[in-house]
Amino acid sequence: MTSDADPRFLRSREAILNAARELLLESGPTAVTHVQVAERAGVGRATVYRHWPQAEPLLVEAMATVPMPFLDKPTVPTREWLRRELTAIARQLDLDDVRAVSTTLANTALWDEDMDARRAQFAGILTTRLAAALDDAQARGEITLALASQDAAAMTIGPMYYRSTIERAPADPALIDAAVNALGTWAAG
Amino acid sequence: MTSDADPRFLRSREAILNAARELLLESGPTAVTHVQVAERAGVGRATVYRHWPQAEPLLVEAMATVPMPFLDKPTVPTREWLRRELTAIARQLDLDDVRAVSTTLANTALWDEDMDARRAQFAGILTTRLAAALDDAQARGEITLALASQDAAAMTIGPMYYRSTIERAPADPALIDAAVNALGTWAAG
DNA sequence: CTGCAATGAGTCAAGTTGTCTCATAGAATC
DNA sequence: GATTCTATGAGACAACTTGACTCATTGCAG
Repeated sequence: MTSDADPRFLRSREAILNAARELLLESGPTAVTHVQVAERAGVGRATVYRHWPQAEPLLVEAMATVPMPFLDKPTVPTREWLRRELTAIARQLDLDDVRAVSTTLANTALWDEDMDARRAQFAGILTTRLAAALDDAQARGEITLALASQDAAAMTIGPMYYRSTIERAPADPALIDAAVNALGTWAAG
Repeated sequence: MTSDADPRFLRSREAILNAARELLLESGPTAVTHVQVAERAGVGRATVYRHWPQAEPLLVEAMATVPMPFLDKPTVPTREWLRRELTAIARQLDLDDVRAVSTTLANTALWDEDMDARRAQFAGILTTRLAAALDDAQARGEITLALASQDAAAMTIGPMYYRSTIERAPADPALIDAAVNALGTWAAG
């Protein structure tokens, strides 16, 4: 039997990951230590060390358990789809755990290679998905883009992210509409 | 003589703040400990404890020594002023220390009251300055705003901030133009 | 030159970290 | 149900860190 199929192993693993996620959410990334995780998870300290000898990869994995906002498969009309998706992202960013993970990712990625890889992957998915959806929309005549489609993610998600993490307020529908309209000229629907 | 005018006191204080800032920039907020700061500053460990009994207020003050991007006094035409200011902000955000301070502020503010106060102050200045400048511009007939002037900071600085901290790439002039144009309809200049 | 206050070096107890050992008990195999 | 394997919790342990304190030294102002 490989150890990673042992129910005891999996139970410990889940308890540890949950505890780490809760600690991150409640007290920040510095609270994710072997001792605190062990206490919260109701698991021996040695068990945490056995599963994750380093605290940092544990933090990385715990962060990965938080469902982050991504762009759903595009539908037509693209304008409505984008409005819906941005509204969903704004609502997600209003959740404490998503905000904690986002800002921790942006911050720790500056000094940690693993975190930076996660950041790059996350950013890349959003940028390419949105760019592809907008290129298609333009090919379909739905919009005349006012900027490179690769800039669309920054132009639309940027305001939601700034509103949530720097201004710490919810994004209003007017801000979302403004972001959607900033991408170019939408054909009259 | 009050202690805070003693040259020895001021020298130590400066050396400590510089060391803390360097450590933050090079290795992140967790590196700002009494021991590491003392070593880097070339002062005794006890001296650091005397100046800052807690490491966290030291981090806060060290971050305050990094010149953050703010909006300069508005000039006319407002559109050109804004383009210039956003270009300056984008360039600033490309500097490692500004990025480190920004993301550390956004992250630690989630769990630390002092940091949150700094974040709120910083965000408030940008939001109100830009809103005032745009309200004036609209009164002058330079622009017809497409959103509440309080949303302008998120709409313009947001994309630069996202580009710098999440996508980790420089902001191109096209993105800046798109952000400026997103605010409303500018009168033909 | 004198008095004062900040400093560096050092000591210390308490707490933390990472490693290891071993008896126990949960899980699969026969 | 008995047997075997292996993850686990508890605890011991040395190395290190933390925060507080002491004291001789040294830079500074009058």
